[in-house]
Amino acid sequence: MFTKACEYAIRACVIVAQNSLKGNRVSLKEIARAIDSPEAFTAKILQQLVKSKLIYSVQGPQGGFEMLSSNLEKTTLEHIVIAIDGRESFSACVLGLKDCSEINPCPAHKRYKHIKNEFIQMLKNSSLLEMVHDIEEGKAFLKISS
Amino acid sequence: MFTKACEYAIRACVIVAQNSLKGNRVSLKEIARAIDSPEAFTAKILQQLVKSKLIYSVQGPQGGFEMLSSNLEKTTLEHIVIAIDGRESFSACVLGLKDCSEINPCPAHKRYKHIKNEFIQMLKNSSLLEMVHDIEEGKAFLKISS
DNA sequence: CTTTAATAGGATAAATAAGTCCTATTGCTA
DNA sequence: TAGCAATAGGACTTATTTATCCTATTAAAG
Repeated sequence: MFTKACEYAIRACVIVAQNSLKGNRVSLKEIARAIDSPEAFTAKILQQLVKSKLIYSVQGPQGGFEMLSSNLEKTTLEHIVIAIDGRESFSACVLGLKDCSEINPCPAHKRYKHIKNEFIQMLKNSSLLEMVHDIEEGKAFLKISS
Repeated sequence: MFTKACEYAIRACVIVAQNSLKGNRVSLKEIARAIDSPEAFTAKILQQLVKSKLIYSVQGPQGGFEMLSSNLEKTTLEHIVIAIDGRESFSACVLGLKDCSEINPCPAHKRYKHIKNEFIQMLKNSSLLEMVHDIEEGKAFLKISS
């Protein structure tokens, strides 16, 4: 589905969002610990997210990552996935055919079409704000609940 | 979604199924040409499909691959995907969390759940027979329609 | 029974994804 | 303004996936 990098990216964004909502900036170290990911690799992914302007970074002591609270609602899974895996990752033909389309459908096309559409809608509709709310309310978790 | 190997596997199965329905055995060369895949790599994948008993092979001159016509309806995308990519490939957490579950859901869980279920149902319900029929009726294609 | 056309399978290579390491840069703080 | 705590970024390593090559095995057909 998603690459490992993208999974980490989504999880990292949730942590940054959650902290930004509380007015806190989070460091790479804190993020990596919170989402249980390798620090150096996570650093690369955060760089990409910064370049894509989904989050921003502050260097130096007391630095770290944050996002504007006003962006929590606008930023969705779709934005993150496009930034890391690219748009093709979820719009491509399920059988890998270059020229699969409505006119030239692959044998799985008609069966997969509505699922792909729902998936894309899910990505568009899942904002960081909602996901953070779910975590705050104990309805979702990024690690073992404890 | 699927690995390249799995995409080739599905496409290869469709070709084998289509020919078996007509009482023809198909060679590796024919399959690779029909699905536009690298021959040697496709050979490996066909070996896996044979080991999984989704198709069977005959060595020697006039040899090749085929399946029992009676299996066309039973054999679904699910069987092929499990044989090549494994069951986890479509049952795992979308955010890559080891312990994501109903009780300990990830922030995307509830949004993704019904899509995953539909996807799994689609895999279960898509038989080779139906896909071959679609091709025979000109409703689906594995290559550019021409 | 030899030749030959096919698949089986092991070893290897190439490409990509995942992950690490080290140095540069930035900017706060004493 | 020196020191330090943080991110930025380039170079590298490792793991996995994708792909190729070569030899063995099988079985039909002359």
